[in-house]
This record gives sequence, C-alpha cells and structure tokens, in this order.
Amino acid sequence: MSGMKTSAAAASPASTETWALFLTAHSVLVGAMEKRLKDAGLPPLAWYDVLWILERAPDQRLRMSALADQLVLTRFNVTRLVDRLVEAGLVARRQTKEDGRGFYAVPTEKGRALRKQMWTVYRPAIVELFNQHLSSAQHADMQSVMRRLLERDVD
Amino acid sequence: MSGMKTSAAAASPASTETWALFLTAHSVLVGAMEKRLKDAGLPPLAWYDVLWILERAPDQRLRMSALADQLVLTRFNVTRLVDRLVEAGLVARRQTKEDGRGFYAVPTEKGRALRKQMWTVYRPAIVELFNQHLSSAQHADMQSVMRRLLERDVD
DNA sequence: CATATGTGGTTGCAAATGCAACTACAATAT
DNA sequence: ATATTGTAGTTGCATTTGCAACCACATATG
Repeated sequence: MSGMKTSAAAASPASTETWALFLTAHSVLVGAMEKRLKDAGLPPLAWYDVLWILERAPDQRLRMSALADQLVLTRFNVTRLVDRLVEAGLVARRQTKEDGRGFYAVPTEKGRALRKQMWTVYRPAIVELFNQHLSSAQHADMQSVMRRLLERDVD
Repeated sequence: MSGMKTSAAAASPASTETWALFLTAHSVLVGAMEKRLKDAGLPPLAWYDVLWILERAPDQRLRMSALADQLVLTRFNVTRLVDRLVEAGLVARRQTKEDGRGFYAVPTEKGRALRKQMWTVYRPAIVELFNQHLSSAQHADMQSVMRRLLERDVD
C-alpha cells in the first residue's frame, strides 16, 4: 500500500499497512476454510451463512431482502443463492400473507442437518486458523473495533 | 455463529463471534470502497492491487505466478485479470529470457498514472472507513495479529 | 375508484470465477 | 540425442456474479 508521498496531516496511523494485512488475511483464511469444506465434499461458506442466518431468525424464516441485508449481498444474488438451496432441498420459499409480493425463505429439515454437518468442519477451522491465534483480550478488542467499523459503515 | 454445544476444552475464546464480525466487516468495507471507486468512474480494487504490486516489485515486473501468489489468486484468474489490464493498456506482458515459458507483467506509464489516480479515491476511503476508527495501539496490535494468522496460513 | 409512484423480488444478458484439460518449454534420466 | 516427468501459463466450459430492465403487488394521490 501507500505510494503517495506521505504528506501533511496524518490520520490516526497514516499507514495503510493494517488495511492491507486485513485484506490479505481475509483472502487467505477464507480460501483455506472453503478448501476444507470442499475437501469434505460440502457446499461453500455462502450456503452455511444462509442456513445459519435462517435458523437463528425469529420463526426460522426471513424475507428475501432481510436475508440479503444480513448476508451483505445484493437482492438478486440472494434470489439465485436461494434458488440453488431450494433446488438442493435445503430451503423452502413460502409466500407471505401480509404482502403478496414477498417471500420467506425457510430452512428444511435437510437444510438444518446439512448446516450442522458443515459446522463440524467449519468450527474447527475457525478455531485452528483464527481463534487460536488471538488472546482473550485480542478477541475482545477486535470485536469492539469491528463493531465500531460497522457502525459508521455503509455510505 | 455457534450452534453446537460448546463442549469440552475451549480454544482461546471459544466463540466464533470475532470471526463472524471479521467477515461482515470485510464485506461491508470492501463493498463501500468498491462503490467509491465505481462512483468515481474508476476500475475495481483488483486492478489497483495488480498495478501496485507490480510497481513495488523489483524492476517493476513480476512473473505471472509470483503475481498470483501476492494477489492470493489462482494462476488462471491472474491470466485473465492481466488480460483485461493489457487490453486496457495498463500493463504489458513480456516474455522472459531465462525461461521460454514465463512472462513478466509490467505496468505501462498509463497504468502507473491510473494507479495514482485510484489512490486519490482509495486512500481517503481507507482512512475514513478504517484507519480512523483504530487507535495507534489497535493498529499495531491488529497488524501483529494478522501477521501471526498469516504465518500458520495456508494448508 | 383510476392513475401514478414506490417496493419486493426475479430474469436476461454480460462479465468474472473455478476447474480440468491442454500447450509449450524445462529438467532429468536413459 | 530420446523419452519421461515437471512446471509456466493459457483456454474451453460450466457456474456465479453484477446490473439494468422488468413483473407483480402495494401505497399514495386526485
């Protein structure tokens, strides 16, 4: 990173090294986790996210756009992602009564089972590749930093 | 996250909340940065990365696979990414003398100029959306954490 | 109500990604 | 030299993503 003369008034630490490391760590770690899932013959992380978000949701269901928001994905990409999960029998689409346009996505029994199975691979990967390398204090601090970043988020 | 009984021996902090926040922060922040570039009529982050990595490289050039490693991308994806930059006149491909199979990617003058221009959008975005929200100590700590994560990386 | 305007969600098409097969050259062995 | 195996990089094809246009229903306006 950097590459412009580090002129005048520096922002906090002016270097963009932290950001660069953040990006690299993300790619490497997500890549490694995806690989483990695939090697175990399991679907990608995105499927896990959908299933888990739905399971946690009130009444185990969520409108397409609410799901999109939580996934941090565009609506149309969620349409397709859900299409695939539906086709695989992991999620069902149910029309809402309140709004004739809306749909709920709901995990099926098979979907819940698959999520659990994915978790047996995903969780150890998180622990081994990520959690393990942070002290308790670092976990806490990192969480508070991330939350702060997300407050002022979007734009 | 979570979703399995938090059985026996917990790893550092056993929760996967930090990881979840890390993923979300990444999506949100990268999304916001990409948006700023696009709104400014500039190419995506990936192009910046290629150009900057090449500029920094010894002799301002890098073999395709070395570039792939630094970008944390697969070789064939780098082939195509570079194709696009070449087509846009930002990078040139030069056959190596040492090895008849190899190619160097080299930024053109236009490529260096574009990178600089992108930086005028990208840098303020990093500062505003990321740097600003971390204290110096947090920057330092975060860097050391990320570096540790990257040591034991791949698998 | 009839019409305009907004919103939830999907779809067609173009661009980007992932993977396996492949080409061209290198290195090693016979 | 000749065949064998390895490595750098690209390409064809299938899947996924991004975006604009679009359909269906809902809400507001006159």
